[in-house]
This record gives sequence, C-alpha cells and structure tokens, in this order.
Amino acid sequence: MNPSDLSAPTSPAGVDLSRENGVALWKQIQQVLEAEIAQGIWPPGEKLPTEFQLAERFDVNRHTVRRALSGMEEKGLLRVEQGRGIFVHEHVIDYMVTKRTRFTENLRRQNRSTDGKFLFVEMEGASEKVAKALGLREGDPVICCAKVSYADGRPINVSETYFSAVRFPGIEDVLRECESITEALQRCGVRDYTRKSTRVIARLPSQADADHLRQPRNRPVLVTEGLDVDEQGRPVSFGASRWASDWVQIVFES
Amino acid sequence: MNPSDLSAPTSPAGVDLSRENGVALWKQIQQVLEAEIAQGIWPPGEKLPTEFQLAERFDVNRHTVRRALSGMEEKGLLRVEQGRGIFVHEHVIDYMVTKRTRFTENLRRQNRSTDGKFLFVEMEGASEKVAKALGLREGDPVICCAKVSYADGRPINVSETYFSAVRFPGIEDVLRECESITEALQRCGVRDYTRKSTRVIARLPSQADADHLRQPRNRPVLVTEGLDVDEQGRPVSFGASRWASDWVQIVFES
DNA sequence: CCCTATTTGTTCGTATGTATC
DNA sequence: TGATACATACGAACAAATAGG
Repeated sequence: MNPSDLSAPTSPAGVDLSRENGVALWKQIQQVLEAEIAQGIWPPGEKLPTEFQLAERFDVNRHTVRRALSGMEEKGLLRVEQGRGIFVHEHVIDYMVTKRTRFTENLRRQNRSTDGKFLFVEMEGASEKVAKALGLREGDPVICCAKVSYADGRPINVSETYFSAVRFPGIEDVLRECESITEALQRCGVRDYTRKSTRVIARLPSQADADHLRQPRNRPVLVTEGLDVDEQGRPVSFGASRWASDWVQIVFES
Repeated sequence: MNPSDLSAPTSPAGVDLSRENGVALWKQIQQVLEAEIAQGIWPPGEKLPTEFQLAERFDVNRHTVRRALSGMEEKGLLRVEQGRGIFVHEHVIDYMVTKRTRFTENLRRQNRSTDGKFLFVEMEGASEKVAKALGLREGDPVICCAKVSYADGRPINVSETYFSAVRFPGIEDVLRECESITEALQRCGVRDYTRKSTRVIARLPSQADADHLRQPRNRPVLVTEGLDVDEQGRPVSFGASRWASDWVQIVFES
C-alpha cells in the first residue's frame, strides 16, 4: 500500500473489541457497524470497505466480519453484491396495493418523482394465461403495452399490460400518446377501474429484466400479476410486472 | 456408459427438427418439451435429462437446448437447480391472503394436507420492528412462536409470530398445547382477528431458512410481514414469514 | 473477444471454549 | 471425570460475478 493512502483514511480509527467479556466478536462488530450507519458515517448508498479491509480494521478473520455483515443484510441494513461490494441500503419504496392502485399517484404520495419509458406497444395473440384472465380465447387479438417505470430516476419495475383489442379498438395509438395507462383507459371510455386480484411470486430475473432493472441476475425480483376490472366487474386489463425487490416492498392494506 | 443403460431409455425417441422451415431450432425444441410435459411424459417433480443428454437427443448444441429451457423456466414450467438438474415444476400452491387469513383453512380449501412443526416458543425482548407493529416499546416482553409449516409434506413456510406477553399472559404454554395459532388466541380471549396489512419483499434465504425449506440458497424466498388486529382494531400478533417461492404464490383478493 | 484483478460466495479443515449429560 | 455437542474463530483454497483494459 502507498503511504499517501494514509492521508485519506476510509474508515474510522481502530476499535478495541473485547475478547474476554463473553460477547461474540461478530456481535460486537455488528454493533459497531450498525452504530456507524445510524450516525451517518456510512450514508445510504455508500460502499463499505471490503470484507478484507474490515477484517484488518477489527483485526479478525474475514469469516468473522462476514458473520456480522450477514446479520445486517438480513435486517435490511446492507445490500451485498458479489463481485462489487457491500452497500448501505437506501430507504426502500413502499408500493401500496389497494383496490384503487395507480402507479404515479402511489409514488407521488411518498414524495418520489416518477417516470416511465415505453418499450413497445403492439398487437399480439393472447397467450393462455392472458386469455384466461381477460375472459378471451387463446390467440384472440390483444394489445400489449410494455414499459419500464422509474422512481427517483431508478428503474423499479418492468411490466407488460394487456388489453382486449376487440373491446378497446384503437387503444394501441391512444397508449402511445398518453403518459399513463389510467389516462389511456379513460380516453377509451373506462371511467374507473379497480384491482380485483394480485398474485405474487419471487424468482430470479431473466437477463432482459435484470438489464432493465439495472440489477445483477442473482438478486431476486418480485413478480406480480394483477387483474383490473371496471365498475361492472368486467376485466379491463391484465398486467404482469417484475419489481426490483432491493428497492421496493409491496404493501397490501386490507 | 454401461450397455445395460440402454434397456431403460430415459427419454422419448429422437425427434426430427426441421432446419429449413424458418422456425428457430430452440423454439421447436421448446414446443416438443412442452408437449411432452403436457402429455405427462415428464410428470411434475420429475428430473429432466441433463442439458447434455437433451442436446444429444435433438442433435443440437447445448446452448440451443439452454435457450429452450430458459424460456420454459420463465414460463414457470421448469425449475433449474445449479448442480442438481432440471425439474418439472409441480403445481404451485395459491396462498390466498384476505382480511381473514387462516393458514390451515386456506390450504384445506385447495385439498392440501397441512402440518406444522414448532421450532420454539419463548419469551424475548421486542425488537424495534416488533415493538412498533404491536404498539409496544423496544425491549418490552413478547412471546415469539417459531414454526415451519408444511403442505402435502413439503415445507413451504418458516415463520415467527409475536404476541405481547403483557396482553396475553400464559400464551406461551397455551401455544405449546395448541395445534394452530388461531386456536391459541381463542383460548386467550381473542374471538376473532383480521389481517390489517401485509408487506412483501423477495430476497435470498439465510442458511437456516434454506435448510428448513429444503431449498438451495440461491433460490429466492418471499418474505412477508403481517399485522393482525382484533375487532377493536388493537394489534394482536405480528408475523414474519419466509415462503418457498418455488412452491407457493401469494394471492391477494380485494 | 480474451485476459486479469478485485471482491464476494462456498467449502473444506482445525482449534478452542463452554455447556450439558 | 469424561464424553458429547455446540458456537465461535481462524486459515486456506477455490468458485463465481464484476469491472476494466
């Protein structure tokens, strides 16, 4: 190591850990690091020193540091990314799901800026799943609207939303002109719609989804499938989303 | 390979793929495999031949097979486990979350046998999160009831449920005697309770959770945190669960 | 595209102290 | 006292993902 590095200490001074008070070393390390995060010494989003550097600082084995870090990761305080490093976790976004779930409105209420980018809007034949949800037959024409949604400039969601091309003729063009799906549906005569059911699973993302969400492929995503219905209970749209689970938690209020 | 292996063919006979009809080879392979799964040639839970064996069977490169398989995995037809193999996905369990969510009742309705195993029931000091949810102060005494729940003999859920030790004196012993938490609460004077909110995230499991759920550590789990309240709206219990996301999808009905 | 360095993830083996039977 | 189990801590090696040239 270059001596000039000493002028830019990347971590607080050495800490004395007691090896005789009966408290496990890894627990003491976790306490110290949690306190430092709480004090803002390591602000949200900041990269922590490497496991090796932390091991040097506390004068313990790397395994001992890892034990402390894994406890903090489970608490949601850290995000550990293989090959990149360890990061202090930013505050996650609560995405509230209620009967009346609207993406933009939802995040605005949490003082998040929102943005969206259409990937494509096109007509295709309904898959078995889409057909079943919308009450159509497999192969019936549907409009698929694929987009990536952002909060505070970070991609948090990749989605495809399907509409019956028969029920909503011309929605293809309307969607391309509108900012939000709610707006497009209103222009197509749907004054109001509500969420009927939402299905949630967790899995690892496809390469394409990982790219869109700018996350590694070994971090899981939340996958949701939701069906929206109009005031008469008829299906309006079926949406499939992948959420960056490191940044979003989905909250269902009854 | 031992010649006797030939007497136990593990896969259907060779299939002719057309290289001239403009349909990508991997799509043709996917069609064939999906048809075979639909026909029950590869029943749910069955291990498929290795990628190499499939490549030999279709006389293509292993990467071509992988392309087909990855499409099927995204559809949820397969489950790929690094180092173990490729398995036909069993039908997943729909765990319905409504205002009145009861574990056993919920799964019985889907003709699933249920079982549970208590890991421990003990008193501890409330963490910040638990205290906040139950309306207590950090360190206040709470009873933690940890269990693993099974459906059809497969572990699908690891959970800890917390109760105020002040509000429910003696629940520690009642829990140990009861089969279900609903029953224990009834014995403690809670006639009815409803789910107020449920929070969902996805992450990779801890070693302990992976062991309980009998799944590899690189398969994600669904993590839910739910708050139950009594008829007066007072918090009754706070539960934190990890779900084997390969076997369960959580469905919220509004 | 390959190659290398960095960093985290995983799995061995070993040793020690403590609690329990 | 021994036998056993368990948690803790260290060391070494290798695997896997990332980033940069």
